[in-house]
Amino acid sequence: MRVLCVAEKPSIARSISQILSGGRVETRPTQNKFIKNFDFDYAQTNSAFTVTAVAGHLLAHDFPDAYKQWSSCDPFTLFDAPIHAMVPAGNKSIERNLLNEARTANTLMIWTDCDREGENIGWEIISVCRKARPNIVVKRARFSAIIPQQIHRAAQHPVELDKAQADAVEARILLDLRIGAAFTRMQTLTLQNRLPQFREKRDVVSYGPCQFPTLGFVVSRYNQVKSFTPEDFWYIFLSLERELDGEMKKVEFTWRRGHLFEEDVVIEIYEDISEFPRARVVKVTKKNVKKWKPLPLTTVELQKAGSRLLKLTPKKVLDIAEKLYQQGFLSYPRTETDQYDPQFDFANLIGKQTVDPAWGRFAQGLQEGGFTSPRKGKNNDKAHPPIHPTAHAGNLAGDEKKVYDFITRRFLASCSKDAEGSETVVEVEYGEEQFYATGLIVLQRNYLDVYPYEKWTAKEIPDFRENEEFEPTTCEIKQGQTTSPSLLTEADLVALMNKNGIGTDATIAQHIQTIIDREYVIERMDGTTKHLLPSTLGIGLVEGYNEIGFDRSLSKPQLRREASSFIVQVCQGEKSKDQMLMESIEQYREMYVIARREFEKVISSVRRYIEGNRTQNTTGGNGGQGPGDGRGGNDGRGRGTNNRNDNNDNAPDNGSRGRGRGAGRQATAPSSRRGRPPPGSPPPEGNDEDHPRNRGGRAAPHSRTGVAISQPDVLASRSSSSAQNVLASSDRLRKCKCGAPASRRTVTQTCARQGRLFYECSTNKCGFFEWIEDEDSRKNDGPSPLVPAKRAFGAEQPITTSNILTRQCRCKEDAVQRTVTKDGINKGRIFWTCVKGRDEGCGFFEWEDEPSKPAQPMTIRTASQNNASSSGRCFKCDQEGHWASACPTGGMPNRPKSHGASKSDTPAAACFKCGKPGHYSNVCPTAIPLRPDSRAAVPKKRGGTTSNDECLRCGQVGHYSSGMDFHALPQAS
DNA sequence: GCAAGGTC
Repeated sequence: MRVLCVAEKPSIARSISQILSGGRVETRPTQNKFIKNFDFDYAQTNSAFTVTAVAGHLLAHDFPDAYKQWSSCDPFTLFDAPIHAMVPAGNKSIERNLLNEARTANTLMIWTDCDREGENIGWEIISVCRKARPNIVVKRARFSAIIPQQIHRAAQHPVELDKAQADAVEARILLDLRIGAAFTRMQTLTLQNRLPQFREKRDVVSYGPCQFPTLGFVVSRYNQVKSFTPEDFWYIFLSLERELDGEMKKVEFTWRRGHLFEEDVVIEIYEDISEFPRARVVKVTKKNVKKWKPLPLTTVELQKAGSRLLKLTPKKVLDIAEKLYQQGFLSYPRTETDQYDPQFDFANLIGKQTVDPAWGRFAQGLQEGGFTSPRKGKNNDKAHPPIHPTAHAGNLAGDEKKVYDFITRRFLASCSKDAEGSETVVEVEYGEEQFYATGLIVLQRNYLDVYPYEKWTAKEIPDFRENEEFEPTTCEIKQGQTTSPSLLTEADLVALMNKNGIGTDATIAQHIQTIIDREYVIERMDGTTKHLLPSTLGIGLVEGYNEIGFDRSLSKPQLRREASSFIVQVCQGEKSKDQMLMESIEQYREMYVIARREFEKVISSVRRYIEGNRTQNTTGGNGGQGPGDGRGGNDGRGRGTNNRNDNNDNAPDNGSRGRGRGAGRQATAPSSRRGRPPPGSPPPEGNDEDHPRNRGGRAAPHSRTGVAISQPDVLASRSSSSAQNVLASSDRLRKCKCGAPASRRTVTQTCARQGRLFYECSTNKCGFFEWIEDEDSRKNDGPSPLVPAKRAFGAEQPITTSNILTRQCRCKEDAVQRTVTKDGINKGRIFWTCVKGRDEGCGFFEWEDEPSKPAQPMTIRTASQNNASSSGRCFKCDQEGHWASACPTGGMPNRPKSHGASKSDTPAAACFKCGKPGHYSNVCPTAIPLRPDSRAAVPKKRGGTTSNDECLRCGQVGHYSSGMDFHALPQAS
């Protein structure tokens, strides 16, 4: 019997021939220079084997000539035009070889990769071979690594090809072609027709169902960076010098509250604890801790690690892994699987690594009892195992060695044990405030010995006894500032695309390259890190389509996710290929009609960005200086500059940066508040009696001058927002109802108002509140330092607040954005909801990637109605009319708040703050109230700060607007 | 001149 085996690629044909023949193989050339035929007898099945290959897909799909010319038809007709499948010219030699070999074969055995595309390529091979021998018997060899055990098993136990998977891929091919061609031609031709820049350059302005969501991610992050406003915060820092092993060691204690955004509150707390001379050790805990070994390696993790640890681009890493796979050193490198099969042969593979000079001894250790089964991830593509070394490679160099080393070390690490350590936590009470310090001793490094990409640093801490008291060496207020998110890196984008199902392991890197090639996105080096930012064309397109307002946005991942889920349905036989195609084409056809009808919006958006750029360039825009030149102004509260190079500890002249609240007070910056300057600090200057260092003891409890402000050890924002740290002179005169200068603050919550500035009473007495509208729009004026020029059209284009779309809920408030975190088809999808939360709000709910609905009157909901929303959709079943908690399919019980709750959905689970069951952490009676209640936590003896004020966001009394928890929806973050 | 997915 003669068996013709056809692999997906020449390298696999060679490898399986070597394995099955035991090296006794004859090689014949074909007309294709890459493809060889390998002949040998396979005694195990008493057959004559010929092994050959194709090179990926054998067939190409295209429209007939009447539709190929762009001017020959309306692009709309491409939704219905015939599509031919043919062997393209470049593959004719491969086709001829298959026809020749099939004529004399009894059996055709398909050896393509075991995934959907492999099944489809298999059918392409069958369709060609049957032309030469219609009744040839067809079998499918199933394998997931090029190792003898698997290859022999596949050859001796072939299965049937999965037609449903091949059909699903066929549907995807046809759909992508129709959508891509129709939208690309329409938008390219229209833009060329209407805008001279496109007529001159004649570049294709392509649309693709993966390209546009990828671009959407870049634009979205860019807008987040652009609209970010840094916010100052303050915290109390405590330290103690104590002897450890004969040396003085500085123990730094962290404030349990973390940091607070209300400076006044921190000062009051600081002054309160100033009344106490000593701190007390409340508890000393020692426990064994583990640092978990890494999960088995997937393609996406490999690409991310390659970018972050090895400094190789995702595409480069994948190219190298592919080459090493073809050489037999690695398993298949394109896999989503992060769990091993229970029968996986670890011993054999570990044994192959014992010869390596770098990690051979570690591998031996695994053989001699150190082996522990790898952790089990949550993903399994059922086609391939996690990426692992299949042979030892001793002669690699350069980037290939870097990639091979990483994969092998990762594999050995995953077969080792978690690292083990002993952690000490010293909890301290100082006044009514709590602090803690931690120490760590690493007991067993285990996997860390072979995995240098992770660190676990020991931190020694001197002995402390419970109930002992000590006088802190330092107690001071330090200041920091929230930092902007970064623009996307390639690794970030890979992760986002993977999470949202855009592209495959093999194509994600290519899609990124495409939007760069199309000049929708520009790469920019920031030091050694490469960031991606949208071009003016990229932003113009995305925002233009957003203005059209589709049911499902073209630049969001939802559409592609749906397509993927349709493909899975076809694979599982739940839907036929034709049915899936019909439904999907109809959906896109409707979108096309809307896009064509309203394309004027895209044109004006693109024109606005591109020509706005040019205008700025020719009218002498300041070339990206940004609005932040006025650094060093005064905010009216005497805080002084915001220069983070200042450092009190090192600055002998402390007078330039103090708070200066008291009239004529010189600012102070001692590190100790009780006349106990830290070693090396300069002698006190001046004669200020209120200076705490000069009062020979403690600071006056109610004085606001004896406060040390250390400049931040938290880095500043990279964005151009320093202008908002500077007050215009008129701002200094703004007074609240009680006559005091008003404080200027910034909304920091992630909501539609994020970044907006407002005034409020600086003493929190009169409840004064006012938005700073003019300032808000002013800060967005002027050219941006971030928007790059596209195609030399000009310099940069400002982003205005009008570009950041917001929606209003039925209370006529700006709605807030949330993201679905629950697993399911909507995971990761963004929605708008009422700022007041589910229980108190109007029930407003809209998906971000769907158009805003006409305003509906707000209805007052009773408590019994609180689980339903007329416009919202349930997260669980996606039906309207009820929330997930009341879902008839099995909703979750209500939770008081979403944040900080334990993972369990029932209050029977332990609170994570106090460890007791019966309540969630956000209502924990024992835990220290964190930010939402920070003002209320201040002793009320001074009467200024209780939580009797109205919340800025919902108008209710009893909590502050800063408490996101009061407004959050369950299951979202 | 168009897509996404294979591979060379």
